[in-house]
This record gives sequence, C-alpha cells and structure tokens, in this order.
Amino acid sequence: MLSKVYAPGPVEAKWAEAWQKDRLFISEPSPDRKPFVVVIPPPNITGALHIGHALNNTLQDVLVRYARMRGREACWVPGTDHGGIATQNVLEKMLKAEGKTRHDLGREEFLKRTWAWYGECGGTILGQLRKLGCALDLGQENVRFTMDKPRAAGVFEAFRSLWEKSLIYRSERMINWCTRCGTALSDIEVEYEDEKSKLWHIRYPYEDGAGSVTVATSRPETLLGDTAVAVNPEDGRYKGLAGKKLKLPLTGRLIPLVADEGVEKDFGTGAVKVTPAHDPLDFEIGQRHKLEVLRVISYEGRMVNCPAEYEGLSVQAARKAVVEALDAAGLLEKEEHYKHSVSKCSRCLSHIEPLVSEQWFVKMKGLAAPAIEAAEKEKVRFYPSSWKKPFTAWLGNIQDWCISRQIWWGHRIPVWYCRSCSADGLKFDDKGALSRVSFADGARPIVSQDKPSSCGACGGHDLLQDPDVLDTWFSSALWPFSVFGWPEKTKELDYYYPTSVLVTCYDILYLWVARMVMSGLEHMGRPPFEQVYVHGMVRDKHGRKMSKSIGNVIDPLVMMEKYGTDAMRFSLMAQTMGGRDVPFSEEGIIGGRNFVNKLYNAARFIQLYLPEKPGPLKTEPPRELADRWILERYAEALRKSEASMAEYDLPKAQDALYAFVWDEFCDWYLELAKPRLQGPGKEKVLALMLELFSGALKALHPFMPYITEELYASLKPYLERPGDYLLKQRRPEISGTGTGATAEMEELMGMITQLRVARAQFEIPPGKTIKALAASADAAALERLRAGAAYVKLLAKVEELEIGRDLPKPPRAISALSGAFTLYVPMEGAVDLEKEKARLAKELEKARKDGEQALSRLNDPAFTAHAPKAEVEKIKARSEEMSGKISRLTAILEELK
RNA sequence: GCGCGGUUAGCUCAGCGGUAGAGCGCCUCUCUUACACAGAGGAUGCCACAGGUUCAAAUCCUGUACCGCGCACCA
Repeated sequence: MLSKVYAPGPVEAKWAEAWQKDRLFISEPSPDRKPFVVVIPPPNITGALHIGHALNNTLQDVLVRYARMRGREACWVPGTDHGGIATQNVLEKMLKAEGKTRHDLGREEFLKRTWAWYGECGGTILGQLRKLGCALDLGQENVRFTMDKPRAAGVFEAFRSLWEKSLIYRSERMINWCTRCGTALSDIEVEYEDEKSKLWHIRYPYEDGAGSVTVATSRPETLLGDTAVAVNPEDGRYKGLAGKKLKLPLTGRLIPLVADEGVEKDFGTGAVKVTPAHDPLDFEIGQRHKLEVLRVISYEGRMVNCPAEYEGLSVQAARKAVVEALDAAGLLEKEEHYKHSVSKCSRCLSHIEPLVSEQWFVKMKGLAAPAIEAAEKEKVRFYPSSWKKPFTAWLGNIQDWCISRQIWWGHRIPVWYCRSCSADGLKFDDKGALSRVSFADGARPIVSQDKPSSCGACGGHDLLQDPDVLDTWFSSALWPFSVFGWPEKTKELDYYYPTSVLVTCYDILYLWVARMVMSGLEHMGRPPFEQVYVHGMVRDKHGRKMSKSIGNVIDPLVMMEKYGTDAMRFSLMAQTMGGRDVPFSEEGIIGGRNFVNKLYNAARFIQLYLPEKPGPLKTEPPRELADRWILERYAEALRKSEASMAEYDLPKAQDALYAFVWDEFCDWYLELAKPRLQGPGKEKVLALMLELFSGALKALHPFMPYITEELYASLKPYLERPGDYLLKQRRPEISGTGTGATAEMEELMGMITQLRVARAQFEIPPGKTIKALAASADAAALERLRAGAAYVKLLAKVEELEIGRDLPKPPRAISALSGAFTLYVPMEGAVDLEKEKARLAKELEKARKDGEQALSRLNDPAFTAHAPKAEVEKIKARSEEMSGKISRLTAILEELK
C-alpha cells in the first residue's frame, strides 16, 4: 500500500527527467498542423528566478500543454536575455566584493568574466524552468540567448536596416543620465518618486542696477549653468523687459531675460531660470532662443565649469553651498516647503541627472503608427482588453528612443569611425581607448558588424568602433523572429512566425511588448503575435510588493521543495485574476498541496479495488443514476473548463476541474460507489471510475503536470486505451450531457443533507445508523425516491427507510422537510422539544418570508407584465413550494404543542 | 491634472440584471479500511456611500469618498 500522503519530490524528478529524455517537448515545422507558438520572455541572467517568473512561466506552460493536447503543433521557445545594465551591475557588485572595478579588469577581461557568468547563471535558470515543469525543449542547441551568434546577426541587420532608412541617428540631446550606472537611459527606464523638498526664491539683479527678477527653483545648484531667465510674453509684470541683461548671482555672468511661451505665469514667481544643459524644458527654451548650453554637472554627478569653490562638489553639496552663498549675499528671498517628483534609475534607484549628451536614437513616430493601428484593429489583441488603451496611448506619445548605453556588456554598436577622416570628434581615455565620439555635421561613419578593411572615404585603415553598446531592449525587441533565425529565411521562421500569444507581466508592456510589435511590423511586415496575455505582479497576501526589507519574499524554489511544484502552480493559478496583481502567500500553497493530495488519494482508493492482474477494464454504458449523474457532471466540468480556456480565464478553467474532482467525484461518486465495489458489478463501476478519473487527469495535466502524469501512469495498465505520456494524448471528448440525471440526483442529495443536518443537530453519533420515514403526496417523487433509496440509506446512515404517501409521524421523532418530502427520524430517547420547535420555527419563518416575497412579486402587475415568462413561472413555483412548506411546518409545530 | 482598476464573510477574492458564493480561517462532532493535507455539520455579509434607470440592481448609469496603479506636470 502506498503512503497516505503524496511525496512530490522524487516523482517530479523522475518525470522531469523522463520528459526531457524522451524529447517530449520538441517541435518541428509540420505544415499539416496548425502551430501554436509562444516565445518565452527571456529571463535576464541576473540570478535565480523569482516568484513572478514562476507565475509567468506556469501560465505559458498551461497554454502550451493545453494546445498540444488539442492537436496543435505547440512550440515554446526557450531562451535567456543578456540583460545589459542589470547584468553588468551584478558583475560589478561581485567585483566590488573583490575590491575591484570593471576598469581594473579592462573591457576584454570584464566581458570574458561576464560570458563565464552567463554559462553559470543561464544554466541555473534553465534548470529552474525545467523543475517548474515547463514544456520547453531545453536541448542545448535549442536554447536561445540574446547575445548568441544568430541573435547578434539579427541585431546587426535591424540596426543596418534602420540606419539605411535614416531611422537611426546620432545627436546631442537631453537624456537621462544615471550617475551610478554611468550611462544614458531611455525615458521609460526612469521612475518618478515624490520627494519633499524646497522651492528657493532667488533674486537675479538687473545689470543696470534697476532692481531684480526673482525666480523660483527646486534646483539652486544648477544656477551655475544658467544662461537666461525666461518669463511669459503675456505677463504684465515683465512687459517690455525682455532683452535686458541680468547679473547671474555668485558668478557675475551676464545672462538675458527672454520671453517664452513655455513659462507659466502662475507658477512660482512667473520667472524661471534657464539651464539648457540640465533640464528638458530649459533645453527647449534654449533652442528657441539660441542660448548657450553650459554643462555644470559631469557624468559622474559632480560640479564642473563653475567657480572654484563649487568645482568637484556633488550635486547635493553644491546645493547647500549655493543656497548658503546666496543667503549670505542677500539674494535669497525665501524658502518654501515643496513636494515634487524626482527621477530615479529604475534599476539602481539612484537619482537621474537630465543632461545634454550626444547619443544614438531611433526615430519612433513612424514606427509607432502601424503598431497603434495593429492594436486598434485588433491584429494584436489584449487579454484583458483593458490594456489596449494604455498601450495605444503610450505609443501615441512616444519620443525618440535613446539606444546607446555607456556600458560594456551588450551588443556593441556596429559603427566604425575613421581616425583620419573624423579625428576631431574622437576622444580617448588615458589608456588610449576611444571613450567618446562626437562627429561633425555630415560625417558618415561606417556601419558594419565586423571591422571594415578600410575607410570608404579616405582609404585609411585606422578604424575604431563606437565604444557604446545597444540598449538591451533593442535585441529583445527582435526576439519573436530572431529566435527563428531572422534575418536568415529559415523554415522555422516561415512556419512559426507570427507567434500565437505572448504572456507577460504588465510591467514590461511598453519597455518590451510595444517595441516587439513595432519591430515585428517594421522588419517582418506583420505583428509578432496575435494575442497578448497580460498578467499581474505577484505580491504578498496584503498586496504589498515582495521585498527583502519587508521580509515577505517567497522563493519559488523553496516552495516547490516544500510543497511540490504542482501545488505551487495550482495555487499561483488559483490566485491569478484577470490582469491584476496576484496576492500570494505560503498558506495559499497549502490549498494546492491539499488538492494534489486529494487526487493522489482518489487514485489510491481506486487502486485498492483494481484486480491484481493488470488488464484493461471494459467500459459499458452507465447503468444507474449515480453513473449517469457523474457523467453529466464530468461533461459539464470539461465544457466549462474549455470555455474558460478560450477566454484565457485560466484560473476558472482550473477551478471547474477542481470542483468536479473534489466536490462531485470524490465527495459523492466515490462514496456511492463503495458498496458497489464489493458486489458483482464491481468491474463495470471501476471501469467507469477509471475512465472519468483518467479523463480528469488529462484535463488537469496542463495545470499540474507531475501528479497527473504519475497517477495516470499508475492506472494505465487498467485502461482500455492507455496511450503514452499525457502530453501526447488528446483531451477527453465531451459527451453525456442533458440526461436530466443532475436534477434527479440533486433531489436525493438534498434529502441526504437534510438527514445529516438532523443528525448533527440532535447529536446522533456519526457511526450510528438511524431509521427514517419519508412521506410525500407526490407520486412521481415517491417513485424516484424508491429508486434512489439505497443512496439515502448509504450516505445518511439509514438502516430502515420507509417511503409512503401518508406516513404518520412516529412519537418521539424529529421532523424535516426536503423538497416534496416530509422526513421523520424516530429517536431512541426523548426529543428535546424546545430545540426541535426552535429549529422548525426558524425554518417556518424563512419559508414565510420567502413566500411573502414571492407572492408580493406575483401580485405586482408590473412584474407579471414585464418580466420574462420563465421568471414568472419560477417565482410562481417558489411561491407554491413555500406555501406547501408553510402548511407542513405549521402542522408539525401544531402537533408538537 | 488625465486615465485605468478596486471597494462583496475575519483574510484573499469569484459573481456583473432575477432570493449572496469559493478557498483559507473560525466553531461543533468524527482518526468510519482513499485522504485528519480528511469527512459531516455550523456561524458570519445595510455587496463603500448617494442618487438614477428598470417590473427587478451587488450587478447598468451618474456623482461622492477612500485605496492602488499608470501617464503627464513639477520653475
């Protein structure tokens, strides 16, 4: 006999290995079958997978397994992402522990280390996906990486093609600079956070001594880089003053007062200091008025190009020093408390400095337009659909994408400069390496993946590659087609593209999904997927983000170890409600574990009765009510489950099967089958039981692959059509609905429940059998009860059930109503009359209330005139039922007096 | 400021026009030969608030409040 409690560990290991060994997850282009294709959102190689990955991949696995079991050529493409800045940060942290920086190693050595890390971490991630049960072909040749050779070829082709269409350009513009990461970022990689600060009002005196203009600022230190003060041209306070010169405090530099419509009259003092090098709005104003762009904050976040006392100070220190100096000079008019949002690096949370810098950009407006159209025309459809609007709105607002990063780990920008042609713009670090590029107007660098042999213009050979790398999302954006070998015209690309559905958390909808849609349309001419399944973020059970500092992080690996993978997957699914965040806790997994154990024990129960000699049991048409009933419930569960899958409502699809297995199959059918398994019809009952249970295992397999495979394998020798691995089988057919067995069975179930309630209330020990009488004036109901009496006897522990039209209430009996029946349970000792009366009175009261309500509705002519006929009939029936109940209860109560 | 979600049992959430549901937790009884990771029974809800539409509203509409999340602004 097997253990009472299921032990997932060894079972999971066994099947994970078997599935991989038998290459169960491979897919090949099969033109005769419709493909179902999913590309994995490639996890960054930054460490172990977290619970969000577990959710994301479980959802995909369910969809992929489900599709496969419905005969689709399902292909789920595995891979990992090099993760640019994120991964470089991990490596730099490791170096820091050794007391080193990446510059100590040098670029080449640093990259070597990072590749080694990829080997290690990539393997760990794949192992975790495998453990999670993912139906991914993890054969070495099949796993893609955003920086492997074929993907690098794709990146180059995308760059080249955009460059040739002039959609990629290099220019000096305002960008977000993370002083900690030491690189430019795109707008979307910046987060905003409210911060309490101050608004300083500072006087800027006129050159001619005629008073001063007061500006309000939250960043006084940037004053050192001011090249103007701006006011609104419509502002009466400054009428006619534009063009006058002001003396910039602390430096004495003369700057103009300009009139610009970008200035709000009503904000602050109506006058704004203009620092074109360090503020996006000021940059625009500067462009309009051809102001000098004076950089006073360096890439390291320190003050430069300013009076000696501030030179080299951090931004924070400079702020303090500037405010103090202004105060001392009597130029500080006032300080106000002020709340404003500051920009932070989404990766390291350091402050972002907006600054002007020369970078590579992709022109986005033209790329976004077709993507917006695709979403609007539902060529790309969102689940839940509420994501469509934010998606198109974001694309509609899109700015050019800064794609160059001043880091080392990533796809090097495939651009080369000729030292003799463009020497002016090239800057070198102290080791002689090209550190910054700034090329003159009209200079055309060479775009090439490998080092070109010579310069096309001058024939020179002294060629240097751009030092920067591409934003990691540049390669991710190509993922749905680069994984199939693009730009090569492979048969995989031809067969699998476009993919079917993309499953992702909403946090990378713009960062990644939008860019994939744009590049799919641009490079392939078609959107990369038909559907986008958007799920939420996994949070703790109170909705808080999981974080190390709160200590509420749930490690999926630990949970899988502790409760089993199926249990974790099940619970994760059960909590995932349409696109919103997923509350999750360890207690939640226990529910899943319990269900896995329930399945295991149901199988154990069936096995108890299986003949010793294995061999298929022949199924036969169902013979009695319970059989017809359970078949109907089974069909209904499968139907519901499939309908929910079609709407991508995975938790509901899972729940329909869960409820069937637990509440119907186990709680009722198995219980009813117990005596039948002792008698002569045993084999036939077993055969049906096996058919339904193995069918339920098939239907549940996408959700909980391990336990279902394990149990199915153990029952296989007894099945008529055993089949292979579950994944290679078809889902069970739906049949046997509409026999009316459900209503008939429910009548009996109701009676059983009534008897159980009576037993519980009058404390009849569960083991003790009772006598019962069931009286009814309804001849058909009596007939039905006679047919089903055995069920009542069995499940309500009734040893003698008397059924008849006019059965008198025995003395010392308790009474109950069930549908058309009045039930009496004779008691051995005295009946607690008060308790009985109270109980019946309560019932009576409820029946009266319901009856009155029904009657008043029926008496309302508006209701009978407007409501659908079926509804009126329903209320009529209820009213009749209640009046019957009332008279029966009244009679019983009368007798008790 | 604009937008999107939410507000239902102690907790986490379903339900989205016809008499309020699940899981977990709680209470009572039971270790009955599948399962105590279980079974049987039970308690618990002005379905945020205010209006409206409708024969009928938790469900549709409008507004309010509160909570969350985006986006924009932020001198």
